[in-house]
Amino acid sequence: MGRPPSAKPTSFDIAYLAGVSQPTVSRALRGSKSVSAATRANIERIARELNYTVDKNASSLRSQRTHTLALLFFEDPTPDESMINPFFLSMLGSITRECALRGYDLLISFQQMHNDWHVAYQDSHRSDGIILLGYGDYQLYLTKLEHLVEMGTNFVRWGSVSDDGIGLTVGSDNVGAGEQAGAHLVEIGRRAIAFLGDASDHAPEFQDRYTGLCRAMRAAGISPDPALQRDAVSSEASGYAAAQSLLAGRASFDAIFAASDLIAIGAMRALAEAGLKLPQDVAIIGFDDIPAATLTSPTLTTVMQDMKGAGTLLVDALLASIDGRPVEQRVLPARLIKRQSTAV
Amino acid sequence: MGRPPSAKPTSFDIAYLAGVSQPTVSRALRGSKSVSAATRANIERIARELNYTVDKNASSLRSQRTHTLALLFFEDPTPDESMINPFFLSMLGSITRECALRGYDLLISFQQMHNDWHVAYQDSHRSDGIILLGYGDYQLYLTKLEHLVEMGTNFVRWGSVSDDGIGLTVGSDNVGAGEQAGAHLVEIGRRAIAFLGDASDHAPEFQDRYTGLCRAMRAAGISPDPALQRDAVSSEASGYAAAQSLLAGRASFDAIFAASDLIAIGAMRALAEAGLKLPQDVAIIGFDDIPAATLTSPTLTTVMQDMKGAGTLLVDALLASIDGRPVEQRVLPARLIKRQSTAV
DNA sequence: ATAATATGCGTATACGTATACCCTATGGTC
DNA sequence: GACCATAGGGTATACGTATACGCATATTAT
Repeated sequence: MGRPPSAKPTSFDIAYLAGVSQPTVSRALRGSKSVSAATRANIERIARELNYTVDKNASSLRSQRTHTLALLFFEDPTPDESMINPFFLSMLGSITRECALRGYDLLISFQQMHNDWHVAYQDSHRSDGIILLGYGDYQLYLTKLEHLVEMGTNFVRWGSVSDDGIGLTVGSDNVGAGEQAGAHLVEIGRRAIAFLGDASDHAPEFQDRYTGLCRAMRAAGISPDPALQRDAVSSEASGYAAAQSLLAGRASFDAIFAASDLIAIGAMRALAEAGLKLPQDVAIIGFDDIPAATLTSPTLTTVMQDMKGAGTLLVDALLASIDGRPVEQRVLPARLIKRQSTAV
Repeated sequence: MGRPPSAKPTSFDIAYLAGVSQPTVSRALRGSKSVSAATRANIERIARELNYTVDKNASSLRSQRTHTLALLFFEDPTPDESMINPFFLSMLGSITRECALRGYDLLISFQQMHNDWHVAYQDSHRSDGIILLGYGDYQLYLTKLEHLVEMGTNFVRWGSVSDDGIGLTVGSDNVGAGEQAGAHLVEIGRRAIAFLGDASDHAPEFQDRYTGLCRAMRAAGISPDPALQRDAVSSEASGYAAAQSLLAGRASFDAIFAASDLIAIGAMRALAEAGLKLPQDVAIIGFDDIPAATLTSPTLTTVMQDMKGAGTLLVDALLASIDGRPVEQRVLPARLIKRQSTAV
């Protein structure tokens, strides 16, 4: 049981000083109940004095648990590679916070993963599980998700809940949010409501928002006009183009519900350039409540998602899945933030 | 040399199939030149067929190199914990990209670290080095930096280059950028130029920008008026307050140079509420070129920093330091982006 | 031809921790 | 007082890789 203290302290050094064996040190520090209170206290004291920290690699190697999660972004490739959807960024904060709270480290990557990103983080024992974020081309990565399931990888993703049943999903109540937006527009007297955002199953979340809008319109006795829907991905440029296309169309409209704030902001620019007055001529609602939504003129009415709750729920669900605990799909409520763009 | 293939393949499995010893597999996959081309090719083929990946923990434990960097944020605590300075976020993209390119993983944390964050990532062998980002209270963490140096921890930080000589710093040419901004304001005929941003040594970057502004003014024969400087931290609220204080002061001004875009945006709101016309009554320049700078009205003239270069340089410098290669402090050029807020 | 190198690879072992298993002393049970 | 359970902690070993060393065989120098 010899061996004097050396450079970076190990559990052996502590054991030596405490007059016990190395395994006892390990047990004491990990809270095993087969160590007496006195011994534990002594070991903890020495550990503190030596500034001892458990070697993450050795610990992970032995226990096969890394206490690390990986966060992967799937985004449409943007011209500027360093651009990240502001919406996801605000989620980042709550995820890191939640991980820290649970004693987990967080690995992060924005890379457009090649074919075997699934291998990269789980098989090589870098992380215990994966969080997937992204608006990216949805169909394209479904097969990869299936692969993940097949390999027994633990993962959760943010998106449209219960869309395909692959793995675990956490998301906002997009349909409900769409209904709120639609109801508000109807309430302020709008009847020809356009929707900007992909309504196909390539973007389930956008589709859900459109579904909610339509539901609200029908509840008010309005029948949604398909001619007033335009595809758009979540970017200002795409919103600008979609709004121009709408303006060029024959169908008139007095309101727009955009599937994201970036789309809305692009659309507002197109409308302003066309000489339309907001919100008098066209009321507009966005989605996400990004910081810029308060800077536009008029300020943008939008749907705020519960970012803090999202981070918590994602990490929560993933850890449950890792620990083999049962876990239910959960949907987060969203809230309509009324600003000038719908104030008439 | 026995042992048949098992569940998750290890280097032993490959060795068994290739008819060589485990160390040879390790050597082959790591590119050692003491393995024949034929043997190497065979081993690589088998590894591919088995979907083999090196176990990160075992590898790190043995080699004492994690091939992982840690990114830590120091921010002023904000009411909303999940808010992150948009400026740093745009750097995040280029850092992750650079890490991936070099084969490094990236650990991330936004936590207001307690007293011993320095220990947390290096001593426990989670990462080979640390990248520090933040506008936070500068003096407050100087002692911690010294501690890092003392412990032999590898780290780089973003900030004002050559301010204190502690560790390695990468940053923009803040003085030069301040000069550009000042020169531009002088060029459009402004002479009473106010500065919003802490000019003390609590915020060396802001101080540098102020220094540059003063230098440009003096070059034009204008003597900077200390009464036109107001402290502000990088937030909209702080900028708003600073501008109000300025308006309440007796000294008149026809231009503002704000130390960050968030400050500028807050100031613009205060000016607009005071009934001033931008840029006719007051021209304004920000710093950072955050996305919102194009959304304000008028759109905001600002200084764009080289984010991509920043990420590359930070990672570059850190890796050099880790590898014991010599590394020089480097400064990145910044560029003035002229928009409506200075268009007269 | 013989000694000196180099090439290619096997043997042994270390990295630091966590856990299965075993042993000893104590206390309680009848 | 023999018997068994329990607490407390030691012994041995595994996790999967990387590297120091040694030992053949092949190559070159002399």
